[in-house]
Amino acid sequence: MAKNLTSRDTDYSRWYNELVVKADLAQNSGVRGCMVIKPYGYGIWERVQAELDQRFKATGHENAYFPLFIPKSYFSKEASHVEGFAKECAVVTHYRLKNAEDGSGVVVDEDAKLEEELIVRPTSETIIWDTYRDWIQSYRDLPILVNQWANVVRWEMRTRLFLRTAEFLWQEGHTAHATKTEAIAEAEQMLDVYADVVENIMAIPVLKGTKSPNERFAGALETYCIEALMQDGKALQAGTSHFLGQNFAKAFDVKFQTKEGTVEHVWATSWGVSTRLMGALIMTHSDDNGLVIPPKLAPIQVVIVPIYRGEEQLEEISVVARKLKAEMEAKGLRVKFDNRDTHKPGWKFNEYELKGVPVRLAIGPKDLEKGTVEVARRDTLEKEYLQQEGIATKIENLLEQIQLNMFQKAVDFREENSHKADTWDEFKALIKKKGGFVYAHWDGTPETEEKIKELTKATIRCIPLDQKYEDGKCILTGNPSKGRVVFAVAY
RNA sequence: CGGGGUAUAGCGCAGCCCGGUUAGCGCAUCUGCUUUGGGAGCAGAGGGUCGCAGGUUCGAAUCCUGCUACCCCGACCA
Repeated sequence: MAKNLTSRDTDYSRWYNELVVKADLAQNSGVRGCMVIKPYGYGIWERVQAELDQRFKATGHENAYFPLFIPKSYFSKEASHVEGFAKECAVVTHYRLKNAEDGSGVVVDEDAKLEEELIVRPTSETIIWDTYRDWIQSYRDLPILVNQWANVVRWEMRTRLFLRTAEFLWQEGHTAHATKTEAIAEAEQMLDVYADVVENIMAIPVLKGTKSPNERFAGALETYCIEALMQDGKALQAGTSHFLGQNFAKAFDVKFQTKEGTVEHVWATSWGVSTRLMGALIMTHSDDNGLVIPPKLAPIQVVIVPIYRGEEQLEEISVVARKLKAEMEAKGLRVKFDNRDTHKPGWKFNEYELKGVPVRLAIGPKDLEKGTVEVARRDTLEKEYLQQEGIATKIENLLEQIQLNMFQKAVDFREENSHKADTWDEFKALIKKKGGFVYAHWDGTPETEEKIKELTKATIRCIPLDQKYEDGKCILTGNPSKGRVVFAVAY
């Protein structure tokens, strides 16, 4: 059978994996660590893309595309950057195959060895900065505000659908500026763009903050991040924006002449979010019946299921269904009328619940008589009968309510699972028993952070941007601290 | 890369220990009839190089050797 999902209480991890597959979002492929994103899952990703892309454009960015392959030598130029990715790179060494002499199949032609190996991009800073050198001579060429939608490859040891795959889809913005101030403002602006989409479209509340040096992006001077809390008490990094200083400009010799005639290195940022957001979506909202998608994100916002006996009755119901569909579509709602005769209503109810469609309308013979329609909302699973008259406006309002309710529910969950710890014992107990975000004092040293990670698996998720000054003592060493940082066990 | 496991129909599994006709079961699929307000019922049907390569044997899914792939637990990580 296996028609029902494993419950979250039984095995959260298993629930997640089953949900991804059964809701038709993605599946494992024949390629190690790489997933197939199915049309329904890709449809949700496309909506995330559209919301982000629109905001990128609105803040003055343009899309471009850079190569998938990067010559190995490029990675030698920025030491700390290569150190961050060296252990997880796929390397292309040959360019030709041939038939094996013993007929056993296709083998690599050893004669076709590349002079210089190519790295499948784990991120594109190096190739982009090598290109920017050609684009930038004068202060008049700045700023450069470019984004690319692409796939990248990081050869992870252990993978999970959406959360960590060897190949994943993302966008990476790479900007070049004349001043440090401007670059920092850019990095902060893009963090706000991410927070806007994640909170207001995906209904996932996030903490904005900066990373501790240990968790900082390889090659960055400052890493800004948004951190979300999942239902199982673990944190998920939902997006990052980096202030890169002049590191890449220096490594790739990107200079410009200022108005005053001096020559200076440019200032850089990079920022990205990935298909990992799909994982955040699932683990923030979904329940034991399946996915729950916030209305602003849902590819299908309203599904209409007819309940009928015989073709004649289906025809009568279809007339009403099409009319209601047209009324809702006129208001810009995304509506599907599922008149397939191959599945029964009960089957469809379960199907759309599993797929997280926010609102379901059912129309049957009783509704024809009374001029009503059964309205079921996915977030609360509540059902009620409403008059068909003026349904479009009612549903439009309901969708807004669902959007707000889902966000509020997630905020409440996060608040319930955010705690302060003032002693080491308290800290250990919180991390171990409840998980969630733990606000605690830290002496600011990488060594202490490392030690805490060893002892509890918890890491500093971020130093909140709205951190309040508060004298305290480091949870582990007792050394002085002037504010609390956020700890959690992370995905 | 260390530890553990698995590989048999589209999916999930049994059979293997103790070799023996035609390799089974559930779900899914197809056909027919009855059904349709929460994953329908009955009857029938199709679907397999038992991961790959060797070996032992009269005979191998089953025993032996080698290989490959995948999964889980660690270390690593958006």
